[in-house]
Amino acid sequence: MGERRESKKRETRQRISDVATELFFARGFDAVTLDEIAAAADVSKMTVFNYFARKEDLMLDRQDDLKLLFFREAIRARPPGQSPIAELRALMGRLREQKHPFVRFDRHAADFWRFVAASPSLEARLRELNDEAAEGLATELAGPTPDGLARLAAGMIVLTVRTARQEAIRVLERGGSVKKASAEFFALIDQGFAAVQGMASSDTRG
Amino acid sequence: MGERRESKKRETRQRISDVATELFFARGFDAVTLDEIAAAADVSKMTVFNYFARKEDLMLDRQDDLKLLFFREAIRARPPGQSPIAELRALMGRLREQKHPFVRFDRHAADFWRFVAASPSLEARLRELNDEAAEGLATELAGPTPDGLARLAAGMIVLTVRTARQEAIRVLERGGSVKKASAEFFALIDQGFAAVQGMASSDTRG
DNA sequence: CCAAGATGTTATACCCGGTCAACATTTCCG
DNA sequence: CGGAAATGTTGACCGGGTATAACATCTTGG
Repeated sequence: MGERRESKKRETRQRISDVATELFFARGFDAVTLDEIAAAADVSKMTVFNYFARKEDLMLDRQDDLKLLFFREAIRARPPGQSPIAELRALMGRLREQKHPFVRFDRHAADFWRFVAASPSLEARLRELNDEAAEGLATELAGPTPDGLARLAAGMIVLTVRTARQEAIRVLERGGSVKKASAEFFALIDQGFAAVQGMASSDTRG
Repeated sequence: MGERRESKKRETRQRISDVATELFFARGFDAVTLDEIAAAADVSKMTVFNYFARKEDLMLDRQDDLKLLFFREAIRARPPGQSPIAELRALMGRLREQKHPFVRFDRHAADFWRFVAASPSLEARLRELNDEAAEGLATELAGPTPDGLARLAAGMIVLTVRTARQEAIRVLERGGSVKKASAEFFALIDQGFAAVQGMASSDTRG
C-alpha cells in the first residue's frame, strides 16, 4: 500500500530522530526546543509530534521495550518444567557470555545514562516505561489478568535490572573499570532474581 | 520575624489548598487549571506556585513522606540485634493490629486512589515520590552512601508497599470487602518483605 | 491517464504548567 | 521615623502539547 510513501515516511522519521539526537547531545535535552528540532529537520512541529508523541520519545524511543522483548521470548521458549524466573536467570547468564550490548557498560553507556539522569523529564519517562515493562512482564508470567504476587514479582525483576544498571554506571563514574561495572551489574542481578525466585516458588504455577 | 506576615502566609496557603482540593474532587485533577485555582483563592497564579512547587503537590503534599517517616523511626528505635527489615515487618504487624489509617483500605481510600490513577501527571509524581522514598530508605538502611544491595532492598520494600496497596484497592474495586482488601495487602507485604529479608540477610551489617 | 479518496504535512491558533524579572509591601534597624 | 533589605506578589513570557482545518502528495480503480 504505497511503497514510495512509506519510504519517505521512514526517511523523514529517521531525519527527525538524527537531527534531534545531535542537538540534544550538543546542548542538553531540556535546552533544545521542539521548534528548533522541527526547523533543523525542515518539517513543522506538528510533523515531529506525528512521529514522536512526546519529546522524550526522541531519546528513549523503545529503548526499554527491547529488554521486555528479550524476556518475553525467553519465557515463551523456555524448556518445559523450567520456571519463568529461572529462565530469566539463565537468559542473563547467556547475555553475559555473549557480552551482549544490553549488558555492556562502557564509556558510551555511561555517557548516555548520565545524559538521561541530567534531565528530570527523561527520568520521569523512564520510570513510566519501567512500569509499563513490569505490567507487560506480569502478564507474561501469569496471563492476561495477573494476580498480586505476579505483579510484585514482575515489578521486582524490573526494579532489579534498573538498579543493577544504575550501580554499574555508578562504578564507571567513580573510575571503575568496565569489568568491575559488569561484575557489579551481574552480582545485583543474581541477588535480586534469586530473591524473586524464592518468593515466587512458593506459588508454582508457571 | 513578622508575626503578621506569617499568619497571613499560613492562611493564604491553607486557602489555596482547600480551594484546590474542592475543585479537584468536583471536576477532576486535569480538568482544573491553575488559573482557576488562583482566581478561586483570590491570588495570582505565581502565588500558588510560591506555596506549591508543582500542581501535583496540591494533592500529594507530603502524602508519601509519612510512610518513610514511620519506617525511619522504627528502624532507628529497633531493639539491638534486630535487622532493619525484620523491624519493618514487625512495624507492619503493629500497624495492622492498630488498624492504623495508613493500612486501612475502605471506600474513602479507594476513591482517593482511583482519583490519583485517573491522572497521568499525578501518577508520574507518585512514581517520583516513590523513588525519593526508596533513596531515603536506602540511606536509612546503610548510611549516607548506600551500596547497590541496600538500594535494591530499599527499592523492593517501597515497591512491595506500593504493589500491595494497588492490589488492595483492586480488591475493593472488584467489590471485595474491606477485610479482604486488608488481607490481600498484608499477604503481599509479607511475601515481599520476606523476599527482601532473605536477600539482605546474606549481607548482615545492619 | 485521470478522478476520487486516502494519507501525510502544514499553518494557525490556542491551552496550560511553569519561570523570570520587576514591582509592591512589610519588617528591621540605625 | 526613614531607608535598606527581605519577602510576597504580579504580569509577561516561554515551551510542550493539542485541535482544527486547509493543503499537498500519493494510490487506486475505472
